[in-house]
Amino acid sequence: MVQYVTLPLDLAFAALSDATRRGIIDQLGRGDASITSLADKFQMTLTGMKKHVQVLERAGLVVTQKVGRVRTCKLGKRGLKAEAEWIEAHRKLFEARFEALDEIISEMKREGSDESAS
Amino acid sequence: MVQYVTLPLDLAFAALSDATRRGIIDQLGRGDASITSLADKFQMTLTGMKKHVQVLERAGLVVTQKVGRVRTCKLGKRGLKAEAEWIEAHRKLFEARFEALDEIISEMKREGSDESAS
DNA sequence: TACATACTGAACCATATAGTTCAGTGTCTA
DNA sequence: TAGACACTGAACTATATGGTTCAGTATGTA
Repeated sequence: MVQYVTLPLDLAFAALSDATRRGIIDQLGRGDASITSLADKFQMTLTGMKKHVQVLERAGLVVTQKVGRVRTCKLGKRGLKAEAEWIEAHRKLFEARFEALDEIISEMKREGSDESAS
Repeated sequence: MVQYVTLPLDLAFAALSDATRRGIIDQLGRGDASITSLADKFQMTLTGMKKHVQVLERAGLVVTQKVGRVRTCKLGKRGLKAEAEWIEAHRKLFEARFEALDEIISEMKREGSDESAS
């Protein structure tokens, strides 16, 4: 039995799993932006954009600050360090597995045998 | 207007957003495994585990092969390259933003001003 | 003061996730 | 051949996501 409970990674990866949100990060990398300007750029209602920003904020990837009537969004200081580390560590696992040559053999065997992928 | 449509990244990040699934990848890094053995290790029904494996499979992170009555799961050849690249590229964006010193200033200003994070 | 702007919140919708149970089907093995 | 084993699929539950509309509230501006 193994127990995995890594909430911060959950939130960050979930935030990154949406193309619009990845686009928002992209955009904020080119400069801070208001909710309205983001909503325009991604052709979405204000409310819809606000939700995306909230998801990014919960994940710590974006921070926002309201001045007057404008809420400005910027990239969070948290960054993507933890995610990069997880990915890099596991990328090694993947590669290690493929250096085992039985992999290549079973790969060849798999061509034209069964496969009943639901 | 910006259009982002990156399905493979969507699927992979979504697959990685669940701690159990990250655990499965972890586990498969230590050796191939059947659905049953994974279900045991993560204290979950067979059906539940099958669903997780399907999510990983759709994302290309895991491949499975049924031999006799046993379906064996292993890490997919696809790996985490695309995800690593996205993360690394954007990590730079985050860091670049923080080298701008107005960042530090506004960071200081933010302490004890508004904040109405819904 | 009146109007426009920028956001906020509630409510709703369709679909997906994460999990379950239960009832199979197909494959070993004694 | 009879059981047991490993998976599969359908159905159901509760909750989350990604989006909308509509009705506010607060702020800036003419």
